[in-house]
Amino acid sequence: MTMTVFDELRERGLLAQLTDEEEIRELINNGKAVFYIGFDPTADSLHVGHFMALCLMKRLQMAGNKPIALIGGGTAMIGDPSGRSDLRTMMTTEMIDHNCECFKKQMSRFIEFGEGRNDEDHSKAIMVNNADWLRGLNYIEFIRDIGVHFSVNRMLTAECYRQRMEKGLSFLEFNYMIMQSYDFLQLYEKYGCNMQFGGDDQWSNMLGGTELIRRKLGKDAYAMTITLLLNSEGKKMGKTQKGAVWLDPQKTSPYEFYQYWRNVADADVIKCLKMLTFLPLEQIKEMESWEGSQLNQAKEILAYELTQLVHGTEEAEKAQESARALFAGGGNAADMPVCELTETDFTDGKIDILGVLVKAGLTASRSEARRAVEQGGVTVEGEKVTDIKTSYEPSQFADGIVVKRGKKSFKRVVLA
RNA sequence: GGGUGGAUUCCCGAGUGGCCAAAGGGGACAGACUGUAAAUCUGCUGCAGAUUGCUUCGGUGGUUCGAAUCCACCUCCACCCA
Repeated sequence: MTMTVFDELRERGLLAQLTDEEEIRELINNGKAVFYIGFDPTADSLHVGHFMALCLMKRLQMAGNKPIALIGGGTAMIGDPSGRSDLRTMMTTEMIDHNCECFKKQMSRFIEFGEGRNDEDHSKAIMVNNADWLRGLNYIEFIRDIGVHFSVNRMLTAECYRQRMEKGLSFLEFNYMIMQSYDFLQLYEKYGCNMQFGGDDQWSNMLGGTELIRRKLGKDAYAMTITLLLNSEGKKMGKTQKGAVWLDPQKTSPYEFYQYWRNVADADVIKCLKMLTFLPLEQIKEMESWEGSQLNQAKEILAYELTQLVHGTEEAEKAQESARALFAGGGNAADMPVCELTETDFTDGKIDILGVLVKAGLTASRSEARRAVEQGGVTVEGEKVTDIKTSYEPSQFADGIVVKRGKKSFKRVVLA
């Protein structure tokens, strides 16, 4: 007997909190749910966190449920205080609208969207933007109509606001919950949307919606949160020093993306496989028994699977090839990230090693490059560079040379 | 509106006239050990033409031979009172 969607979600450890387990199980297992997930366009690309939500949409869509992707062109004007210790920087309308467009494009690659008519195939997804109903709101009307249903006392007890009681919370942000609740109400009325999913940090905002629907319409709606993807140290995954791991190949190259997953800690591999990939659970269960260095294989699988999902098979192959070429030896170097030098990069027909490192983006400054060399972290064509004055002539780059900084960063440098 | 305390480098946080590119911790990076993991140890962490020079301590102006430190005004934040 095959597993139901609900059981699969549970097995994968995706479920966090539910308003009514029985009812939700019933609805989604039978394809009766019309559910929405909100995405606030706070950047011009989706990231790993969004990816999890998109996967959830896909899983539920495959089970016959109708997904609504809500782009928060309106809510982004306010900024969700949940899980943040400080005020977000306010974004201009232009930025938000630009981001909305970027989101739309990226989402279409993962989910199949229809036209949004009520008569079409039930499971076709629709995409809406809450800017359409939020930006034109009339303040007085809105607070009379919707605001009455919210108790400030009660809102203040919500976890997301409590955390902010010490650091400070502006009235602007305080309204976020009401906006999100209003979204749910709108979607309920427009599309019969009876369920909302989101990250676990959204729980209080989501409850606000179900309560609003009950008070306003006397109807039941449900909410369910998915577990936030945390690593074994309790930090959100999908973040690096440089920022988020983006789905946009311009912002995070497929190779970097691959490497991020290739490098996850032992303790996190299985969890990631379960939560992020579509690999059958049986297969993942098998990997659970792997130990020690064998887990390395699991990481390779994880990295490959995810890169394939996000960037396609071709890019995944390439990333894997380059990684193997670099770390295990063998393989070819053709797909390595490349940096092109032009004549202007040479002075007196030479460029020194520090210049190469900076030019290739392997270090941020010449000072940093200097340190890297001094500490023995720089390798050119497999040879350790020890002298910071080492320099190169254009002809040496004719066939391209591989410059490595540390164990994991490298570039093939060629002459343009 | 009144009062008090704040704003320091990626983050937390010391520094209250020269000894300050600024303690300490965290993180990041590099090295050793490994399995592209974790833990541990070491180094390193503003920029550069590099035993020296330049830019930095919320903003602007001022005092001084010399200011992160003192003064004035401004911006932002927290707390208390209304």
